Formats: sequence, structure tokens, C-alpha cells
Amino acid sequence: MIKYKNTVFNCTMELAIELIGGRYKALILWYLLDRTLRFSEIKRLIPQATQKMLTQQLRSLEEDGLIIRKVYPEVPPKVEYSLSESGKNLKPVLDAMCQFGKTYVEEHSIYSPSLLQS
Amino acid sequence: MIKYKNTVFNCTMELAIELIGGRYKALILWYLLDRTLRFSEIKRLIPQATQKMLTQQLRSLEEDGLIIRKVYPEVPPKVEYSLSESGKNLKPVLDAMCQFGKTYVEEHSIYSPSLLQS
DNA sequence: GTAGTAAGTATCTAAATGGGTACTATATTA
DNA sequence: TAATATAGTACCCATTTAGATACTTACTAC
Repeated sequence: MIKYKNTVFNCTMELAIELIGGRYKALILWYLLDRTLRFSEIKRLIPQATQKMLTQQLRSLEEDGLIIRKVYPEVPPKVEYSLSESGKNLKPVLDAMCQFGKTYVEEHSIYSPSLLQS
Repeated sequence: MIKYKNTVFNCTMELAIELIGGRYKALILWYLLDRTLRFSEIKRLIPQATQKMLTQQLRSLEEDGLIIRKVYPEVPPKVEYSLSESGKNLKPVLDAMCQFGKTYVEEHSIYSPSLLQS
């Protein structure tokens, strides 16, 4: 039993789902794996998410200590997001997910020109 | 670009999130990793999920070919769920998630008597 | 004859999520 | 003078998701 933010989790798996299970969380973390990104860059990488959604997910990730938000006091604003040490621990999870997705596409003969190229 | 079920995914990560990102999906898959379970057993393992939610998630996992649903024509009903070959490919993902959760709890000094015991 | 069982479905309501638009700041550019 | 840029927030409305409860089947036990 794990208590975190007024919620009880029965196992570490439940906690992990809570931490990275949000709509665009895993995707954001995935893009942050290899580099720091500005808000606008993340928005360009995940165009299907509205600005509100992105902000929400980023705030939640920051609150859970998975990413670091660095604000530059400039106009127009500049905000950079990067993985925290805790966030970097997610690399095995994200790598495994990506690999699973690839295998799934191959085994289910799903149309994917980009996979044929690479 | 990947097309699956009338939806376009920009990368395999997005597809992976779609497949296992549902409310209780990763948890169900996690419990199915080492054994076949009846519906009532899953319900007992995940009491916070309503029957409707569980049925929904199980149906979705079945549709995506991650689990196998075996119905025994009996009364009262008996239905067994197990991982498909595709579902078994998720083991590295689920193991990594569990490990991440453990590390997260340790590093954030979250109250967890069960972790102290094990 | 009634209750219990397993795995659901059906229906209604409540809550969370998501989309759209407008608004903010200040410096630079056209 | 007006537009552009960035990273948001505020507000309202629509959709989706989730919860609660009742109902089903056919057999068995009390």
C-alpha cells in the first residue's frame, strides 16, 4: 500500500500509471528524453493537443517531479522543459513502449510508411 | 505515420499509449502477466474499478489483440482472460513501469510499509 | 419458494476532460 | 500604426468518461 497525494495505491504499478498515464504525458516525456524543449517546440511536436491540455500535463509532470520548468524573464516569454533525475528513470519504460509499438505494428500489418523507410 | 482504427498516430509511442494507456489497462495486463484470471478474480484484484469499467477495458484490450477471452458455456458464467502473444510483448514495458514506481517511492520517501517489508 | 452465484448489459446521472475563443505582457518588425 | 511573437490564463460549452443501481440467465443450495 502506497500513500501519495491523498490517494492510496495498492502497488507500485498503480502509482506508475498515475504518474505517467495522463493523456500526453508519456509522449511529452518521450520527446524530452534526449533534449530540453521550449513550450512552443512541444506544441509543434504534439499538434493534436491544445495549449491548455499541454500546459495542464506539463504542470502535473512538474508537480510530480518528473520534469523541470525553467522560466526566462523575457518578453516574449521563454520557458524550457527538461527531465529531472526522476524523469530520466523513465527511459527504460519509454524505450520499452516504443519497441512494443514497433513490434505491434509489424505483427499486425498496420500501414506505416515511416517504418518501411527506417 | 501510422494508421490504426481510423486514427493517425505520428509515432509508435503514440500508438503504444493508445493501446495500453486506458484507465486500468496496464494494471490488468500486469496481473495477467503470470497467469490466466477469471473476471471475478480481476475484479477482486482491482476493487476500485466498477464492473462496467473492467468489462469495457477488457473488451478494448481484446479488440486490440492484447488479451484472449475464453467463455465457458456454463451457468453461472465462467470467463477466463489471458495474455495473447502480442500481450506478452508488453512484459518489458510493465516490468520497467513497476521498477520505476519502486524507485520513485524510494527516492521521494513516500510512505509504503509493503516496500519496507519486501 | 427464495437466495446466491458469475459475468455481464442497460439506464441514468455526475464528474472529469477537452475544445474554442478571447485576453495578457512588452519588444521588435513591417 | 498595426501586426507578430511566446507562454500562458480565464471562461464557457460540448463530449467523454465514470459511478450507481437494477436487471438477466439457469443452476444449486437452503
